[in-house]
Amino acid sequence: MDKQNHPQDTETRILQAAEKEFFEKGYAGARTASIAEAAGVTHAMLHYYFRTKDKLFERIVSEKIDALANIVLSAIGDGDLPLEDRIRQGVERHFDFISANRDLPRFIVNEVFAHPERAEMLGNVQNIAGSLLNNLQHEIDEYAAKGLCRQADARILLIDIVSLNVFPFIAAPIVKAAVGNLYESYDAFLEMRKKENVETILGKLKISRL
Amino acid sequence: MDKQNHPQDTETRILQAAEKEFFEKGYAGARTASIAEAAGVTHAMLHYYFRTKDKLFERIVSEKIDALANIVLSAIGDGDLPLEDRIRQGVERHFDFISANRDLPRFIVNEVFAHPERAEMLGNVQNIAGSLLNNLQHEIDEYAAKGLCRQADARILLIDIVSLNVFPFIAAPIVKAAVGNLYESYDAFLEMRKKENVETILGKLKISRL
DNA sequence: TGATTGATTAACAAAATTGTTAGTGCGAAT
DNA sequence: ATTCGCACTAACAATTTTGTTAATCAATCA
Repeated sequence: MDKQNHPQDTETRILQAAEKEFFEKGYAGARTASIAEAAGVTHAMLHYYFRTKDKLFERIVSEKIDALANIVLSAIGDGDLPLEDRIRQGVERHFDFISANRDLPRFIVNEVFAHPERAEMLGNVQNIAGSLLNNLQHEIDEYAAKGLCRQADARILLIDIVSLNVFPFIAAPIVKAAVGNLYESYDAFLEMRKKENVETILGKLKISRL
Repeated sequence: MDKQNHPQDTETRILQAAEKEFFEKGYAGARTASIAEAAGVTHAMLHYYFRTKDKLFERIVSEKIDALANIVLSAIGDGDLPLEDRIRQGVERHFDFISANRDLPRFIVNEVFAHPERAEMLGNVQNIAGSLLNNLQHEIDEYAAKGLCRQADARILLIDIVSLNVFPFIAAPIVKAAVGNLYESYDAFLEMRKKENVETILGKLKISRL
């Protein structure tokens, strides 16, 4: 019908194309021309809406950092489940979030390496994580006092969780090549991995019993 | 003394500068001019010795893939130690290797993402890893049959090891910001981490006992 | 209607980056 | 000593990539 005047449309199309391009190729590898082409607009439009490649990039970055704060919040989990269930739920939610944003970890890691000052932008995220850790630590302490689980440092546990969950995504092509045909699909492998990681974490907490 | 004729010298200086630049910024982010400057030569020399940025890059890549094959070999570990010790040794060697090549994991991950066909270049590495896994699996099977350890899939164990060991390096600036002042230095944290990872892996294998 | 506004385009300009070339100087071999 | 080859430089050329501008087009509104 109308040949133009889809302002919202083109802007979001550019944003979507840009997210894809930046995620896949990083800031340096991304080309504004490719982004424009993928969005189906002339590359002048990209400058019209976002002025520079840099500003467009910043826009994507801040959006994604917000998204990150959410998963951390959601990992706090439902009110007063028993410890084991909350951990199970937290690990699975974290895994699922990454699974739904597979390029995000690599992107964050690379961009924080490229601009270490951006580690501070994650400060907000880390504050949330901090109170989450406090809660968790208290709970572990209680359980341990009652002899219901092993004593453990919640921060270490968190690093274990993130390490285990992030790796199959951040190193996807390599792991894919390595596991090869052992699973009917990479997603099947990931499903296995999610369960395995939950068990690994719970295993670290479990009291050895007869 | 002599103003020129340091052919070996300049070539290796370019290689060293290139490795650093490529590792830090990736292929796309690296600038041949920066490499030349860091090496203390005119950027024409870079083309003189390596013709193109691409060829220089390939050179670095293949060198590093060789280095990688070695660590995998060395992870096979000393002949006939008991299972626990071999695993301990394998995990620690892997950790130490990454520690001595801190940018390597990020580099490999990024470049394999950028050129998935390069996953095949790792085929060699994976063959070696394959036979290592076979050995390990047999040993685990024997131990498990005797009730000396839990039954486990060696491949899963390997993924656990790599996940846990790689993360504190690939996400260094983030983890650094997160652990903050809890450790006197990041290296102290890493030392703790190495031990913890060994225990985590051994813990997965351990028979729960009274 | 006709003036205004915002979206859009094509062509262009500027900057950055890679790659080349012609020539210089030094040392070694004949 | 002259020639030859190699390392090297400086200037330049080519290409790629980002950013700009002037003109167009369609819708809206006065």
